[in-house]
Amino acid sequence: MDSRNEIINAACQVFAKLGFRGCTTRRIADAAGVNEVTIFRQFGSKEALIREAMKRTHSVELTPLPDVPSDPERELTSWSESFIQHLRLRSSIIRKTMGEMEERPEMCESASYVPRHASADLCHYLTALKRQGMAAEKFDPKTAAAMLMGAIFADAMGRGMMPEVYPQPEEKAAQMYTRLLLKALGVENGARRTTNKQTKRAKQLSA
Amino acid sequence: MDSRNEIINAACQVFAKLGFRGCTTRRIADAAGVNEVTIFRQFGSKEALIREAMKRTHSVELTPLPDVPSDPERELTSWSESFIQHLRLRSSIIRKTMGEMEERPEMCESASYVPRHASADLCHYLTALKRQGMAAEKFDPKTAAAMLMGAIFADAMGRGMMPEVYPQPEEKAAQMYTRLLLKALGVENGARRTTNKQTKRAKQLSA
DNA sequence: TGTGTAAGTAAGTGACTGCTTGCATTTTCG
DNA sequence: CGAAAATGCAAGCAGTCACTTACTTACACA
Repeated sequence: MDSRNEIINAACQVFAKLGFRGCTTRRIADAAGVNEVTIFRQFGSKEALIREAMKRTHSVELTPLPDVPSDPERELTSWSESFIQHLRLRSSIIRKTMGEMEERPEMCESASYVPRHASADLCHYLTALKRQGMAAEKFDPKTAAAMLMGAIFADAMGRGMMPEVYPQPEEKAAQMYTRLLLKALGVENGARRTTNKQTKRAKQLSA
Repeated sequence: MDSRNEIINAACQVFAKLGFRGCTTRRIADAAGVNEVTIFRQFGSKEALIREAMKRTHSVELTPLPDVPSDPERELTSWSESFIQHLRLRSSIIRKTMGEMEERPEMCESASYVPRHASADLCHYLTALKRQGMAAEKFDPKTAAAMLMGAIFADAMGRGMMPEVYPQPEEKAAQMYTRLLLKALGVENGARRTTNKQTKRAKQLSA
């Protein structure tokens, strides 16, 4: 059963480089150090193999956001960082999968698992922020979530192609997007300015 | 010379559906209502045809932003709307092109023409906003530009796959992202609150 | 020692790929 | 009209694709 794993890993690598049409069973077999027939004996068809390989790469758990926000900047920044890291590690596969959306919608189904849940988690957190009075500005949680996730997604997908378009340094990007979003929501920087009106009101409400 | 145009248009359509590997010369010929040999007589090779087709689809001029901002919300919103519309019309082709980045970097070169210039224009505009004192908050123009463009890009690419993740209605999305960004920058909504401190200072500085 | 299972090897299937050739037909234009 | 250019048509080329078949080898366990 070791060859099965080797094959799946190889399939992921070759798919990330060449997409569905490009990852031929011969190339996968070579990359796995395995005979081509073994692939068909183990998985039946190329499609079944790729389906299994995609299931594996896309089933990941994200850093959770707390149900009750306490330090929004810290909590959101670390969430953003784990999200951008997740996307960067898989940027090749994600680009390929998105490119083959129309042709192979089932594959997209599994690929959209992570962003769907990330969006729901983030929306939930932002709504809690609002409810607790920690945000001075009115805002639509879904729009705010889409904005942060969109910025992170575009950075992870596009920086390799156009590095001059994205903020420097790369490792701080998630933090910078997060801070900008918090400003838009009117969320104070917890650590520093604690004498502010909104923050006082927030503390009253959350207490 | 009419067939040349038909072929290029057909190539764009087939490429948008199936990517480089999937858009065979036979399929393109069928879509163009033309004999396959005509393609080779006109363009020499499939690669040359696709190169020409990509050149055509990606050479577009964007709605310009004024050099001197006067009504940021109006100006930025209409820019965002034209940008998101541009991306939506080409979302299939863009997804395919991005998926084939590693394999065909020259194609990405031409595809990145529009976003590169959009980013430069937007940065320039945001810097002018700042210089004129129209923004109450400190911010990095490149981060802000990447955030707005990223949100718009992700919306244009992903809404078809996960509509529930993005704000409703679709036609207002660009406006909503733009407003959220302006809040982050501390840019007042010109039409309404004009009695505010920052706005007064902004007017003094810009005068 | 014998048996079952997973793997390798070699060959081949029909369908499709980009691209070419030779020749007949249509269109264009002086 | 008549020559030249552009197109269509039919066939074929060598290569690749996913997948199959028939047979051999290697190892596990009883």
